[in-house]
Amino acid sequence: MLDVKYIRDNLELVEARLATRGGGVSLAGFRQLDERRRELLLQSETLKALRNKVSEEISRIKDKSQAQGRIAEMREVSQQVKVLDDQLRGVEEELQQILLTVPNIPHPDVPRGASEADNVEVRKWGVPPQLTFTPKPHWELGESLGILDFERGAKITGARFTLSRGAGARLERALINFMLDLHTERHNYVEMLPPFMVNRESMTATGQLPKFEDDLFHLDGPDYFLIPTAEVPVTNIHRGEILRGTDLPVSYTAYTPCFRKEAGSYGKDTRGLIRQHQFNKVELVKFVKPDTSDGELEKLLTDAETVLQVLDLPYRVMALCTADLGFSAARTYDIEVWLPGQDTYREISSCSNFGDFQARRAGIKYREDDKAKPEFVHTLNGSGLAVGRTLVAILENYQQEDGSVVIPEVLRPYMGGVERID
RNA sequence: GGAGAGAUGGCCGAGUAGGUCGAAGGCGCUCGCCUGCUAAGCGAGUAUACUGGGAAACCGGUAUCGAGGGUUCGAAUCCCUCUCUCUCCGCCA
Repeated sequence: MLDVKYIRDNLELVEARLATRGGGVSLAGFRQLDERRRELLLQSETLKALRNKVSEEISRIKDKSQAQGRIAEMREVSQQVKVLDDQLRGVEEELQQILLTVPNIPHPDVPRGASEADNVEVRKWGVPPQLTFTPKPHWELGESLGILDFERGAKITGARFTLSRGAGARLERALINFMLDLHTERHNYVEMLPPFMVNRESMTATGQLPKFEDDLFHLDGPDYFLIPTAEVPVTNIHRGEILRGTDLPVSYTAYTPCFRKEAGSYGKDTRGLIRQHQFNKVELVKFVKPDTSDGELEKLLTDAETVLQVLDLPYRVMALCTADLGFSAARTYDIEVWLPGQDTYREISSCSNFGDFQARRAGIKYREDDKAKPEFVHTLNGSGLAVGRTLVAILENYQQEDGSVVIPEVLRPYMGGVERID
C-alpha cells in the first residue's frame, strides 16, 4: 500500500511512475474520495467533540430533570454523527479498495521496459557444460531413473502434481537441508517453520489479496489459504509489531511447500517439474531499516546466488524491468539457472525489495531508539532457492551419457555418501 | 466435539449498581539529581493512528481497554456476534 499523504501531495508523479508498469493503473477518484473523507471526518469529529463536552456537563448535574433539554439535543447530535459515520465508512471502503489494488511504485533504478523482453542481464556465473551427447530433459531422466513419477502424481491428485521416489525424494530432502544449513550457518538467517495455511489478513498484508485470489488455493472450511510462498507467513510474523532499531536487520529463512493454482498458464510447462501446483522452496525474508534496503537486497541476492555457486550450477542474474515487476515489489532480481535439457535459462529465484509497501499493509514498524517515532521497516525476500527447480537443474546439468546423474559434492553428506543416481 | 474461565498500555496488574478513565499502582525504559564506581534513593517523563492549525518546535480534536455491531446524552464497564487464550472431559499424530 502506498502512503496516502504521499499520493495526496504527488498524485501526478505517482501516476506517471505507476504507468511505467504498463497495464493502466488508475488512481482516478482518489483525490475526490480523499477530500470527501476528510470533510466528513471533520464534521463528525466536531460533533463528537461537542457531544463529549456536553455529556461531561450532564454528568455533573445531580438532578437529571435539569438536563433533559441538553440530553435531547445530544440525542439529535448522535443521530447526525451516526449518519456521517455511515457515509464516512462508505468512502473509506472505496478508498481502501483503491489503495489495496494499486501496485508498488518501481524503484528509480529499475530499468524501464514494456515486457519481460526488456529485463536486463546483470551478470552471468559459470559456464554451461559442454556435453558430448544430447542432453535429456529432466522428466526423461527422472522417469528412466525411477525417481520421478508424474503419472502416479496425477493419479493421486491431478495434473501438475508429482510423486518423488527413492533417491529423488531423498535428493529433494537433501537440498532443503543443505540450503537451510547454508543460510543459517554461513549467512546468519534464523530458521523458521511457519504454518502452511494463513488467514485473509496475512494474505492481504503481503499483497496477494485482494487482487490475486484466483491464484490461491482456499480451504472449504475456515477462511484460510494454502500459502503460495513462505514470504506470506514469514513476513506476517511481525505484522502489527514495532521492532527495536537495534534488532534490525532481522533475517529469517524458512522451508515450506508452496501451493499455486497457476491459473492462466494452462498450456505452459506441462511437462516435468517446472510448473507444479505444489512445490518446495526455501525462502529468505528480511526486515530492515529503509536506508539500508538497497544494500540488503544485494546481499540477499548474493546469499541466493551462493547456493547455485556451491552446487556449481551456471546461472545469470536478471534485473526485472518496470513491466515485469510483481505487484508488491519495488525492485526485483531474478536468478535464472541453466537447463541443458531445455537449452535455456529458467527462473529459480526471485529476490525483491518491497520498500515500505508490505510494511504499511502489515503495520510493521521499528523505533530507531526509545524516544523516536515508529517508522515503517522495509521488507525483502527471495527464494533461496526453489527446491524443485534446483532438483531439475541438478538432473540436467549433472547428467551423464549413460543416463545416470552425479550428485554434487556438497550434497553427498546429505545423501548418505551416495555419489551417483543410476 | 462437550463443560467452564478469561482477553486492559512494553510487561505485570487495578478498575463491572455506566459518567470527570487513555485508563490507579508496580516493573521496565528515558532525562535530570544524588551517592567518588555498582546497588539503593529522589524528581520528571514514558502508547498508537487519523485529523485541524503551524515553516518548525508545538498546540488542538477524534478514535482505540481482543475484533465488529448495538443500547445510552455518555461504555473498559450493559447486550449481541466473532476471534483467540486457558482449565476439565472426550478424541487424536
